[in-house]
Amino acid sequence: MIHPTPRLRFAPSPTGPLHLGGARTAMYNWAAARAMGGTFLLRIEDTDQARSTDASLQIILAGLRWLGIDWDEGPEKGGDFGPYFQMQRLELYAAAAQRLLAEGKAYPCYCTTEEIEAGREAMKAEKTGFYGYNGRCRNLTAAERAAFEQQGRKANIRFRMPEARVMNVHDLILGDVEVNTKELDDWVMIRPDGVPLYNFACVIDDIGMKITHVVRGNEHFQNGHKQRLLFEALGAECPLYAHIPLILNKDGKKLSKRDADTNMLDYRDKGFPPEAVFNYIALLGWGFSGDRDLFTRQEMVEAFKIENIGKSGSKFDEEKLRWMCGEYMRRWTPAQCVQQARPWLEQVVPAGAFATHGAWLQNVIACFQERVALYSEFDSKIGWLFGETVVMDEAAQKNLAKDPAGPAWLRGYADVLEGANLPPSYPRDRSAADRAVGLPSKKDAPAPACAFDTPAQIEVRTRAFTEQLGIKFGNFVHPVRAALTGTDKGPGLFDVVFLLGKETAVARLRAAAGR
RNA sequence: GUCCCGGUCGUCUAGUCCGGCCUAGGACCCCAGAUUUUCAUUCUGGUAACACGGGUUCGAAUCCCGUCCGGGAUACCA
Repeated sequence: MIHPTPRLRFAPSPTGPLHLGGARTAMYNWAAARAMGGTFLLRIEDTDQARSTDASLQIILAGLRWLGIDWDEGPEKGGDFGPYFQMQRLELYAAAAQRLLAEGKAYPCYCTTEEIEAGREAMKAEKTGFYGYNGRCRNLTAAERAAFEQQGRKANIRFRMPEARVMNVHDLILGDVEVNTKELDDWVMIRPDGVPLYNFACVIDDIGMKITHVVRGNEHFQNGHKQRLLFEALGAECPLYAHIPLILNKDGKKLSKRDADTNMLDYRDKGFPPEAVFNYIALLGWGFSGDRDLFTRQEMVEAFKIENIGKSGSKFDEEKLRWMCGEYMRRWTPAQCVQQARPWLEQVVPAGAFATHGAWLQNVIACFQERVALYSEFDSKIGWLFGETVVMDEAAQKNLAKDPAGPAWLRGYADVLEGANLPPSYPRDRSAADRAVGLPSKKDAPAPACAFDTPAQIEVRTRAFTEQLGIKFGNFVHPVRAALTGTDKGPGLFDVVFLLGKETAVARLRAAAGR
């Protein structure tokens, strides 16, 4: 090993957003670097000037940051092996090309696009099975070159591939594969304008940046062969390659940048917890262990081995992703949830409430953590806590009308609650109650010391009331929940009463009872 | 066309390298049940796979060959 420190890179081209496949490639490189105690760097392959944009670059960087993938060298970081943008490395490519030209390992090609295409068609017609560049300029004499130059033709620089050489390439994932160079044509290294093409710039940079391991999509497998030959021509040792299988869309096709919903930032904007997305993507082609699906970034790093990446493609399953989001959502503390969900919560929570009613909001959110998967789903479920009046949905209206005695129950219950020692209602200060009682209430939890009635105490009063009424609790609870929340879903009834507080609970019960 | 890679429940996968512990394990989804004041959570149970055909072997998901299917590459994109 000539390079003692493992160095891995993610080399996106800023021609579109960071999509799922790119994120996973970045993640595997990152994890491998971290696992081996090496360096992870970002190199921007911006040689496609027509399609590269700074906006795309920013989106890619934001996507990586959102997933928690950090880099040691590259944009915004610098490093000793820069520049990290290929368009700033043009002289490096030119120098390498000159050297190869001088050594006869590359040659200028004067063919026009049309001529190349015609050559390809001719090879197709021959039905040899192979078609590519026909090598017309491979052995031009000095005089012929001069003649082309005289005509004003600009030259591409092509790499002179060895003819019909069988080489054995080793891939960390695919194993040993035999390839014959006759299947590969003389490829273009540099365009007439001096801008290099992928295969060339990639190798020059991998050498310059001392890359030791390359983990990339399987679509680059054949490119790898061309690149190995270039390393050889340059007298450099090539990195270890690992070609990972593609992520497929629902139709089993390669996931492309043009597929909708593949921009990482879309997941952020839709309220997905990044930790869950990270975890899910990691699982697309790699297994933590036979019996565990959930793991942290740190745990992944500790367990990660390039060799354990799978060989077959995988389809993206949004349902499992959602499930995983829910798993993570339940693990956060309520405070973390409030903070993470805040951009969405602000749709329904009055701005000042975050400062004045922090403890209360945490209790509200805590009651819904097991009922949502995304941060964006809280706001549509907690609106009933704020409005002056309750908006009844269809199920609630039905529950309200179910029993003719309902209004009487509600009135009576309102009286019970009025006489109880409930916490005050928002927007009054109720922090003492919310700090003392952590919701949602759990069966076997020890009774908290609280100056107000706890959900458990509210339950005692409530059950006593239904007994007094001589009705089943199960019948009583539905209209009450409807009156209080306007729906037939939600947290336990006593948590609901506690959260609502005295004034609001009483008012709503009386309003629903028609006074 | 040619070259290359892949193929375990519907999906993600463990097992494959070093055949027997695999009457193939886990997870998502789905179904049933339990708990329960609703929803959700949780718990229990269930349906469901070694692509196919030949070998080799006492024994194959695991090794070999063929077939089929899927994917990738074949650019002056990356």
